[in-house]
Amino acid sequence: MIFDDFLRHRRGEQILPEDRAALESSVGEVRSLPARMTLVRKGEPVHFSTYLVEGLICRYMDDREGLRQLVAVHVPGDFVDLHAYPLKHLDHDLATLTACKIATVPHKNLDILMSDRPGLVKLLWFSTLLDAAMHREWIFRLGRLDAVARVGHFFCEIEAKLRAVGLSDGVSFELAMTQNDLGEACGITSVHMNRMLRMLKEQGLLEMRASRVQMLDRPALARLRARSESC
Amino acid sequence: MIFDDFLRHRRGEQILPEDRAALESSVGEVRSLPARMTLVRKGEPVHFSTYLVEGLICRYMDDREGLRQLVAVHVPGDFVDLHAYPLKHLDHDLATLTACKIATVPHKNLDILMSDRPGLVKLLWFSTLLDAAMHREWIFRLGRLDAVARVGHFFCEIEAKLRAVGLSDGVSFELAMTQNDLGEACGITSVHMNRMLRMLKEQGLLEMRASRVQMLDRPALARLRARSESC
DNA sequence: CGAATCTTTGAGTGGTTTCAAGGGCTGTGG
DNA sequence: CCACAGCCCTTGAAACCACTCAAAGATTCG
Repeated sequence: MIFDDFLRHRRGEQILPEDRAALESSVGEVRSLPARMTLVRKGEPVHFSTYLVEGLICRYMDDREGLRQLVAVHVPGDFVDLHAYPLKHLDHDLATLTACKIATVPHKNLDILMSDRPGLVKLLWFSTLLDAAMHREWIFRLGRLDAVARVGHFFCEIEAKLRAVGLSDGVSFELAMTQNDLGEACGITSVHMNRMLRMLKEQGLLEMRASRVQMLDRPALARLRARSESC
Repeated sequence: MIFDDFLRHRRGEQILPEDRAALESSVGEVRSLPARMTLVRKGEPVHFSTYLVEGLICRYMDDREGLRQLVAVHVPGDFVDLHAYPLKHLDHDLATLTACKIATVPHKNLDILMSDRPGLVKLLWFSTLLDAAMHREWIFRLGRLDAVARVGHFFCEIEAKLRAVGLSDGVSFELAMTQNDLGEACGITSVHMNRMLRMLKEQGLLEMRASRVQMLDRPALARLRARSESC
């Protein structure tokens, strides 16, 4: 089923079978998308929300020179732009990083869910709050960590998300992001990202070769968080 | 009434009188708090949410050396930690910046609202999505802007929030934050914040003296956003 | 096999931090 | 009323981290 992975990382929040069935039946269409395709542009009115089944999707904002800052990376099982439902439009852009399979859910179907299944509403709300919590981690990362630590922190986060839906064994996983993408997520240039990856490899913490990431020393990666800019 | 300023910055979302009355009646207690007091610590179970009536409240995370990164600054009219309601606990700390007047709303009262007033649920959800949108602005600010631009961007944002609830006339407003606080919000040191404020003053864009901010050239402040690190 | 994209590396520059010290303001107690 | 403590603001000098610019090597894809 399409929504099998939805909120799978939050076992505390069990989804009732009826609610899940309601979700399934609210799907408009299932589509395959190519890599690096813009789904929604900032400010456009949106009439459906996107659930990610396969692949990677990112949300980003850019300055007037067109330089991107990623604000989120989504993995399968994420309801990507549920935000657009109450807000009616997005304050940022949405694009695929890799080839993706998505399910679109028309907002009018969500309206029906809202009135019919109050329990599900809380779950959907909950799901957007997890996104917000993730945003806060990104703020912390960009505001308080130096480049190496940002990279370590980012990989820890993405690995945890992938593991929750069975796409990581805890050590090694696929991540089809370029060093430029990673830089746009961590607020550093692709050149510097390259140097940070080399540093992590030399220290035996993490290795990335051709879309395959190996977390060789997870505890050490997490510890980078303590070594902030100011120390 | 306590909730007069709730969502006042979003005229599109009118609150029904009955809904507002229901909100008012769900208030547990109204309290005055001193400046620089921690309200909720990360991870603690929370059984009520806080609505800010007067003063400034910040949310922050810190690294192991105790260095703070603010992730949000709240002004009167903000439902500060509605997040804690579906999530049951917070992933960050909550503290007053100035002396505050708050209204606490027990979660059991929110449970009643949830079942009785479905329209209100969407409004509360909406309110947390505005916070998330603000988080994204912060990510952008920290990831893509240099120090001057971050400061300009921050003041533009806080001014807009204050203006929405009548606490700014569009040019001048009270903001009882120290240069250290501002630095913790913008991801720079207090020393550098001092230099940036001097620079803004010398260029006639903004002046801050003893908690009073004067935005002398708002368009120019907003334009700083275009001059990213890479240019 | 060639073109495009991504990765890698070096050298030089610049923005921010750190360290350090002095000045100003406010509140408190003698 | 003055002295003092504490906190915040201010400024300078030096070190360092990350950026820019540039060019060459590797990989992917048509």
